[in-house]
Amino acid sequence: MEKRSIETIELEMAVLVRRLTSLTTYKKIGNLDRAAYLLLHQIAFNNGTAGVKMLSDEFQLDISTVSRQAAALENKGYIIRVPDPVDGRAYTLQITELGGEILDENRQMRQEIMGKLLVNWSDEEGDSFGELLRKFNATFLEED
Amino acid sequence: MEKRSIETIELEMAVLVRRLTSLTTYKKIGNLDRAAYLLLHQIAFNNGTAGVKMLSDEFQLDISTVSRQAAALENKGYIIRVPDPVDGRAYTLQITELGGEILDENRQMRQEIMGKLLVNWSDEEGDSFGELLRKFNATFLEED
DNA sequence: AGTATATACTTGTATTATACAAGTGGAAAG
DNA sequence: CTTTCCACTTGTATAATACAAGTATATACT
Repeated sequence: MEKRSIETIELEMAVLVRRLTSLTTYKKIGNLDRAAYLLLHQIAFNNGTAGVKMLSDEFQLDISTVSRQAAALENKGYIIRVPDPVDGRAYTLQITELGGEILDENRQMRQEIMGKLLVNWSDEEGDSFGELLRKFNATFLEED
Repeated sequence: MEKRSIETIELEMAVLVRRLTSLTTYKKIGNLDRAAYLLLHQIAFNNGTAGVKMLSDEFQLDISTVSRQAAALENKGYIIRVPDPVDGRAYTLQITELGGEILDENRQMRQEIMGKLLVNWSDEEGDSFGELLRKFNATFLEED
């Protein structure tokens, strides 16, 4: 990789976080803020097999942070905590029907926003950008 | 742009913010946290022509937020506030020599981190990713 | 000219997402 | 059967943010 590319990526990443943060953090989209959205997505993705510990590992967040976020989701009725039958300390988090609806609704809203931003992009650019983002995110995981 | 690309980008963006936030927000790199780094960069970039208002517009942050961040930078001696000669309410923010050194030092550290993450990427991927990020960030600005 | 409104900035206060530390109760290992 | 480890919760502190109120200057409108 050329130095120039690294310079560009480094700077644009810093800018991007700023933009995305102001887009999604202090203005929650629908019923879910960014953290709750991601957590709910991941709980749905893992489909009842993930507990607080596993999710905090996946997101590289402190377990206490995820514990609180999960409690918030449970309060709203979007997930339930199911005691692990073999390990009395652990729970698995399962998305409820309501949680699934909320997640879909939110995902759709976010996709609409993204779609509007990308309205003038070509198919090739969009495809390429998506794949590179996916690869970049995957790269983080390898590092830890 | 195809629906599938939008779906991918939407999800990967959410994940990316999580990753970058945990990388840069609660663990400041060197002497500067992410907000301070970006602000200092932008002050250097605008080279003594930007005030708090202009910067808060550029970052889509509340003016009070930028005011505090600028005050923090000033306290550390990284910038100085120069009264605008024609408008008694306004200041322009100028980077000091020390500020410039700190910025360079920080930028280099960040580039090293980014370089390590991207170590296995090809020149083409890196180039393409950088350009797409730049384009994406530019897209945000058009929208406002 | 004088008053009303708008603007650039600062400061006060509240919220939110996070980390770290301490506590609880169960699991695993010696 | 005791010690250590682990999953999770709860207490507390911090940082970045927004919103609201305040100050001083600038601009616009009689």
